[in-house]
Amino acid sequence: MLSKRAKYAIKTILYLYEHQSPVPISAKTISEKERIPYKFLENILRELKTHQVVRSVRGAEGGYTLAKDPNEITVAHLMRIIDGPIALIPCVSERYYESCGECENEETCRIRKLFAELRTEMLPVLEKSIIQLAGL
Amino acid sequence: MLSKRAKYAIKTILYLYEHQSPVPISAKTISEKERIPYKFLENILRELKTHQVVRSVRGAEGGYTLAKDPNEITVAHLMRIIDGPIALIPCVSERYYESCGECENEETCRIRKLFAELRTEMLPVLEKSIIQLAGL
DNA sequence: TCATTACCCTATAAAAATGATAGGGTAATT
DNA sequence: AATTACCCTATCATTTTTATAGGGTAATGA
Repeated sequence: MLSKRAKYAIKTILYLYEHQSPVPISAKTISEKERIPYKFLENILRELKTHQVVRSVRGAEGGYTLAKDPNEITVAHLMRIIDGPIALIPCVSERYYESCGECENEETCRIRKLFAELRTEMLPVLEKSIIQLAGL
Repeated sequence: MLSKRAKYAIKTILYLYEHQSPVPISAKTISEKERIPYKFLENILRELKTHQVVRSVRGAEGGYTLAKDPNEITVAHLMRIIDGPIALIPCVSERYYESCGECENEETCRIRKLFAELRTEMLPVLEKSIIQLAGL
């Protein structure tokens, strides 16, 4: 399941993309418009900033803007930052690999093969950029 | 993420499929061979029995057998029984639909569209039967 | 400068989900 | 009748999820 955090992150980035302007957008505005608990959102925004998805400007009239070309911000990227692996079992994750510690031979594990295939099918869908998402 | 319960269920069904015989297989045997905590397995087997995936025979020499044609037992089926929806957000689930209670219009929600598409891509992979899984 | 607005950071906590464990009851076979 | 195995309910420890609280820091505009 997609966590609420990740969903909020996607909504936030979508909001920033669709309200681009020279003036940054405040967390308060996003919180109200997207109905995301303010303090929770702050936390998500910090994580997005750490991963250089957004940029922040302090002070009155401060707020957030996208930190990179929206073509380069994908849903998969956001999910990985917030929730971790896309794959449904850790032993087929590229970036968050962990052994499941159960099967004797990972190379021949059939459950692993199935979920590797699943991941392969999932990725192209989730690698849509925020622009593509906005266009749906 | 796939729960351990669901993974155990898949392993159990795979084991039953690959050790088919007139004699049923005991929970104890499955527990030992697949290294699944016995009482946890009992619980999973009960759920599988309720959903008529396995059949049980009581008494000494009792145990479990598949309750239906292995062609008809799919991984998706097992996941739905044990974990619930395949979809990553409940509002695009066919069998476990729930409103997310957030978006104003489900028909136009773009996050929903994306995850509906994701589900569409995931299903064919997960609808492989236990026979196909065994053949991987 | 000072009040305001907004970002930054740490800690805490309620609620739900996950992964079991315990203990005894019931049924069927040898 | 003893054994073996399935059936059922309750409990529980851990982790994850979803926040909330409270205060600190920085920058803008009047």
